[in-house]
Amino acid sequence: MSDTKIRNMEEFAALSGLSRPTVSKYFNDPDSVRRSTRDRIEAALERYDYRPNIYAVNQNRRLTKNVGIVVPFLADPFFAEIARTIETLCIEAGFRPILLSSHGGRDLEAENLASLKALKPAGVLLAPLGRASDRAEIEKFCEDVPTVLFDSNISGVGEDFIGSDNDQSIGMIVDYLTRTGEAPAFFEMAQPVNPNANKRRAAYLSAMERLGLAPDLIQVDGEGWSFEEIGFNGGSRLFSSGTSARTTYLCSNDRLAIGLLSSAYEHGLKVGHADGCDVRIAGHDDHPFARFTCPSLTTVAQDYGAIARTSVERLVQLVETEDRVGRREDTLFSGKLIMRNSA
Amino acid sequence: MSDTKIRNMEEFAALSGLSRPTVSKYFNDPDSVRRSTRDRIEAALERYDYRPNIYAVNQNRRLTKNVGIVVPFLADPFFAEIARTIETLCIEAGFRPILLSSHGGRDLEAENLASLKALKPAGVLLAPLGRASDRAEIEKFCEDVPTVLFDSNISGVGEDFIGSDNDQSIGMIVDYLTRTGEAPAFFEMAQPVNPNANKRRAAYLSAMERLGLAPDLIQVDGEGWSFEEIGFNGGSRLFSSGTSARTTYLCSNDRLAIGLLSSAYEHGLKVGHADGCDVRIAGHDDHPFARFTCPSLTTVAQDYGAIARTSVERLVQLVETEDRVGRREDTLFSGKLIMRNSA
DNA sequence: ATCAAAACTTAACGCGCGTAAAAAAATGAA
DNA sequence: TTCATTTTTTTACGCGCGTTAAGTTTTGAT
Repeated sequence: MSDTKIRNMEEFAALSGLSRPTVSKYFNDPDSVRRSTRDRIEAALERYDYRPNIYAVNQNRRLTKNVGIVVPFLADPFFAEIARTIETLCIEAGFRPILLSSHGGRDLEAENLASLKALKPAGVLLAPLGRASDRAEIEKFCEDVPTVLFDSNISGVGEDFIGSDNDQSIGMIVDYLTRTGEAPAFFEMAQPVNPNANKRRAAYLSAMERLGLAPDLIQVDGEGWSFEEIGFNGGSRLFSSGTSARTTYLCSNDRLAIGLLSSAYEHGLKVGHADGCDVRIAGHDDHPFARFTCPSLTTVAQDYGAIARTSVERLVQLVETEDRVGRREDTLFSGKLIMRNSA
Repeated sequence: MSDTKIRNMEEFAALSGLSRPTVSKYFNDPDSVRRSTRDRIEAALERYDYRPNIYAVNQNRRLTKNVGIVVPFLADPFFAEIARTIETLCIEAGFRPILLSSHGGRDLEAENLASLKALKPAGVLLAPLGRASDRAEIEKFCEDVPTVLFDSNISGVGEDFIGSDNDQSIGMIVDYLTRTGEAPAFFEMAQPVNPNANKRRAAYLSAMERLGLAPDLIQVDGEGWSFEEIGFNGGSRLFSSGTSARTTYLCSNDRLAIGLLSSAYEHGLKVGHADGCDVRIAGHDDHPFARFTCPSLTTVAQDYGAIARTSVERLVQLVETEDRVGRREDTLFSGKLIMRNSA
């Protein structure tokens, strides 16, 4: 590697013994030049480290190779994991992912979209905040930028939605819990931030109705994204009031379940499906750490991989065909029951 | 908000009734124009939604307002949390943070640095992979871009390093454990990915020596960043062999401890400092979920806030003074003992 | 009203690259 | 070797903005 500093494509082209337009052509599509030419350029690339100035490159392009990925809360391992998968898939598809987290805040979500727009991305994968989102703002954004929503749906917004089939997954785990013991109470936040929570509550209610059982909603207070803490506090109030006759809790998500487990532990309740246990606790999502709770958490696995893959596929399709008239389509993946020890 | 589409600064300037250079001046520093001028521009900004084309803006600048943040593994809640804090601080300092994760991979770390360089960032905050890092690559990068290392040190690389004082924190928790029960064995990965792990082992050894106790290293197998799983598997081997006379485990980090806790639970061992408990388990880091393990995890809290704040401060200082001759300085923050129920 | 300082306008160049058109060169099949 | 085809070169413009220099207007203290 020579340490000659190269200022621009002109210089690099000269060092490769080619003209600038040819080199420019190469960078836009390496296969668009003759094999021998390509080899010469790539040989030069090994000797001198040169990259086209992205700012100059993107200045004229109507669209770039950037793809925005916006998640509501990156410190949530669920989103960290799915973002990681999506990032990798985007790179494989030849795009440059730009990962942004809204950190649970409405303003930051809007700001993220605004700064993304300034980057002229080819498309955006957006997991919106949900209830806290500025719907009008997002709607306007989606008019300008091809956007695929994932995880959390906002009806009518974006080109497509990819997520989990909460009806199926909640129905399934309610069935499982009911067949193996007492019917579950549904443990959730009173004012959930995420539309999935509402879907799951509805799914719980209809599952219970289908089974001819009386639903039992436990709605705990709490704001924000500290779900473990909210679950813990809710559990504490629940368990210390003493007189709860319930034995089975289905939590709206794993993080609440982790908090509830922790609270049960502190109250000396033995959690599990085995004989001699006091309560059963189940979650939803198959959070990365759900395997390692005490006891390990029975839950429903969302199909991270399929959601990520399909979201990226849809977006790539959208970008490549530039066809934005297609009807909006919801794709929902089924969850898988993960039977562990907590229920 | 009018919906006239504005193509460039020329148009926007015309609509504001000003000349382009004045408007340009405003965007570089709103205070550099007369108050009345500023008001006119800001009034126009409210009516027409215009942002200078970032690509054109950055094309000529030698440096941009971008700041890179590179973490080794974003799906680790520790890094997610610290990245979140740093991001916010960067925005407050007037920079545009660009968050990248190396996803545990050497090649991706190098690629992240390379694409950052192409963005001509004002500076970079880098938490390197550690053992897996390509030292030469990082060194070269740091020559070109002002870089502050955090969390994980590579001696001599970067302008500064900000992290935790492992000697202090490990010394403290060894003291605590020794005073309240049996001296701890040190539970770690045989080939840790992170240089902190080596520092912590050394700190453990010297603490034990200081106390006149025989050290006891438990080094479990495992590759990669699935620490919970590695801790779990290591624990399983440990506990099922049956004959361990140890009662106290100090884990190299909380994620290993979470795995070990889980394994202890499955082996029917009661964990805690109370009477009747079989083993004590302590961690290090105060992982966001350490409060919610069963039992809650006794650990050492790293000063996330101070590390994030100081890292950003240093970088801003570096960027603003453009003074890159200063001697490299290590800043280490003390940990705080968090006494919970596991030890 | 006067006048120097401050702020603005006008005009123009440059940044690094995409891209288009016309001319020149290389290629490969007959 | 010939000639049509493909590829490359040459030349030149444009993108949106930073920036500079010279000229003009505004400002606010006197």
